[in-house]
Amino acid sequence: MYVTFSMEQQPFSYTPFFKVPRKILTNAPNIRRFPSSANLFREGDKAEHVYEVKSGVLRLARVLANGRRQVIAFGLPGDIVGFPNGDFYHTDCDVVSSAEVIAHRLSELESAKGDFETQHRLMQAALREISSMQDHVMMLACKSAMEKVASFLCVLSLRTGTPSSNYTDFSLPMCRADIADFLGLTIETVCRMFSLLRKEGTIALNTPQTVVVLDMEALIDASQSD
Amino acid sequence: MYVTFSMEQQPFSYTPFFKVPRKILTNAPNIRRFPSSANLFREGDKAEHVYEVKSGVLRLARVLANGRRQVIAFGLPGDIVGFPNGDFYHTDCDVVSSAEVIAHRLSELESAKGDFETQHRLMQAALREISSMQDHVMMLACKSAMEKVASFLCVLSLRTGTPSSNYTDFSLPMCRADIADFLGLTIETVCRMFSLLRKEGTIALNTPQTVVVLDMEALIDASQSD
DNA sequence: CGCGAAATTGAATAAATTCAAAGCAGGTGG
DNA sequence: CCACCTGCTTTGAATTTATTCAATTTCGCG
Repeated sequence: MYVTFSMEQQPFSYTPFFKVPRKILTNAPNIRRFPSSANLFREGDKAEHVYEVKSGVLRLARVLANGRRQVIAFGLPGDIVGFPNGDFYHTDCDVVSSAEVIAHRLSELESAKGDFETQHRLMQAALREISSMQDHVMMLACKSAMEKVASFLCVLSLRTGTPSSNYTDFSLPMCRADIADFLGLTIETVCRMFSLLRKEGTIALNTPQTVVVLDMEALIDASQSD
Repeated sequence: MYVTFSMEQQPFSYTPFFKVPRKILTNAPNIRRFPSSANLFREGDKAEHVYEVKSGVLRLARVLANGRRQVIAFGLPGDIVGFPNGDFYHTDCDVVSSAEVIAHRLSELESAKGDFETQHRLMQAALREISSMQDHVMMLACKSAMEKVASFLCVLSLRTGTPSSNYTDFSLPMCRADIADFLGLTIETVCRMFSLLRKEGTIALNTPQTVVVLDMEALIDASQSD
């Protein structure tokens, strides 16, 4: 599924800050289960696998020495995480909401020289990842706090929401701090934007982790021009 | 050459927002020359080539409908630009300072199925690009205006500067607007940071496009904690 | 019910932007 | 050769935006 991140913008859609679900490998799956808060790998670990998310949500993050943290991406079902830099991972990867992943050994991928199909799929996944990171850059640098939060809700809604006739609802498995660190904002600012959207009747929160999109059009508008 | 983007941070260095010079292809080069302001491709164009920068400077940018522009990266010698998303480029690519590039046909790369070495190098380049984009995300979201500008100067100095005994000087081929759009700042803010660094004696500007780093240590400090 | 963690709200502050104006350099034509 | 124009850069003052600090509320859970 493709989502127009800034809908009015281009004659063609492009992937937003989440990657496009697609399988990269067809061979024997090595499915692993991780509970909430589990760690898949840390920055600096030797990269052994790339992971394909089947269910649940992962969080890719990096921490600077001064304590500031940046959430690079959330890994939703269909996403591939764990692209190495050289031989090492360059982010931490933790479980936000208990997840099933398929672990693909990098050594196998590298040695699968006869398997052009696999090579090609992995390359396509890497290219999507580049695109996804560029979209994230666009958002961080070009959007206001409200636009960031609205964009975030838009994408989550489209990727994980269950649409009903008049509304779409979905859960926010990550805490406000994770959202803030993903969007380059503070917790308080994220909260304020949620509150504004609620007051405008664009969304409702059943619990702090359960969003109901009451007016998708308004949400899309808010994601583009405040 | 590896550069520690936030030097104190990790037990290992990682690539900053510029990619690491390395050759991806050994076969027959198709060298092209482009003058300043020339356009290599635009967002939405069908992707035909990836380009390896041999000399000069390229600018990768994307424009939102509201006119806001984001410079995604500068392509310096050694960098590879033009990674497609699907069949299309997802940024504009223009020449900042007249450049020589090697154009590699994507179709050749894809069909070069026997050439594992080439496949592998292209994948490594894509992985470095992912890493580079993540570094850019870190900078945009976690750094202050001064830290951004100082980081930018640090990297340019290390990648393109000519070191003397007491100082390093280098040229800034891109205009202030390009720097501002790269760092997610305004032109005025970039100028002010330059002025501050000058007043502190950290740098000097012979012309607005010629930087002399007088105190590299101070510049590194400024890139990390203001 | 009550505790601790997370989320929300409010007021003061800090940071960067916006708007406005002035300086500077390169190029053109008188 | 100089004056002038244009585009880029720099500086200043006012404004806006998001942050920080502080207090309060709500939620999840035993």
